[in-house]
Amino acid sequence: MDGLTINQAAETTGWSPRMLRYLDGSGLVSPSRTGAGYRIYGPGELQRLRTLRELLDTQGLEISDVGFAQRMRSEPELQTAVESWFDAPVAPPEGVAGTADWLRFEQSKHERLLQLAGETR
Amino acid sequence: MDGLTINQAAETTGWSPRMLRYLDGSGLVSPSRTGAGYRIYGPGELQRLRTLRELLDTQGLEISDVGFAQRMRSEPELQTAVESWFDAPVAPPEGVAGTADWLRFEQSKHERLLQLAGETR
DNA sequence: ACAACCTTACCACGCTTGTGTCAGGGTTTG
DNA sequence: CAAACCCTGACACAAGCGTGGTAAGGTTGT
Repeated sequence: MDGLTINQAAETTGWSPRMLRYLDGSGLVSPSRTGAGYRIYGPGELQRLRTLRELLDTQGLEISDVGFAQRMRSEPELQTAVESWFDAPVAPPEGVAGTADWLRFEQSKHERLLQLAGETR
Repeated sequence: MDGLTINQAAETTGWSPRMLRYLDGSGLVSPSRTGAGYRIYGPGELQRLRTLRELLDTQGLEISDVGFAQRMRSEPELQTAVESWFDAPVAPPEGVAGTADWLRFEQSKHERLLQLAGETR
């Protein structure tokens, strides 16, 4: 049973035990458990905890930001939905006549995209 | 001067004028301005506003999430910093002897990465 | 010139996030 | 077996977000 217990992990990473449980609950750093449910932090988790602190500080992020980034990587439909929003064209594409037509075009395109994303859930 | 004024844009998009100013301030949908400072919403902004509502609802996002996604696309060093955190290996790579050595290895690697990211700012 | 708009700057309020602490109860170890 | 740990769940509280409102003042159109 190599690995640190939660108070030991708190000691060496600088996080409080409370925050280690919070980070576990939010899915960012989830250590393995013993049969009795005790959290066991291995080298990988300890490293992620230390670098998480640096990531937040140097980039000015919130924990929830990293949680959202994790959602983006684990849910491809979320990623495509977000990217399709940013990549929506500002000028109408070829073959669409007036502004009103273009708006309808964009509207239906996004509805298709969003429906597609929703189906896989 | 084609484009809608803020109350007209609010009418057709379903956002309140208050929220349109908030979204402008948070950088998500920033319309152009007249000489006197009035916001003018063109077709592109109107489309982004309508699809933003759908994006938030269907994906269960917060406005700040989309703001963070925007930061990720506009700051490559932020993106690499976040990705390098997620991609940190859980097992030591070849050529590194024990756990202690590996921790030092990872530590210095991330310090290099973060410093690299900071330099470009 | 007057009504009907627009601007920024505030105050307020409910909800969420991040964080501490404490209680009640199970586990491990000297 | 008793001390020292661990667990979950709850209460608390500051700070921030999303949202509405309102006040003081500039712009526009008829």
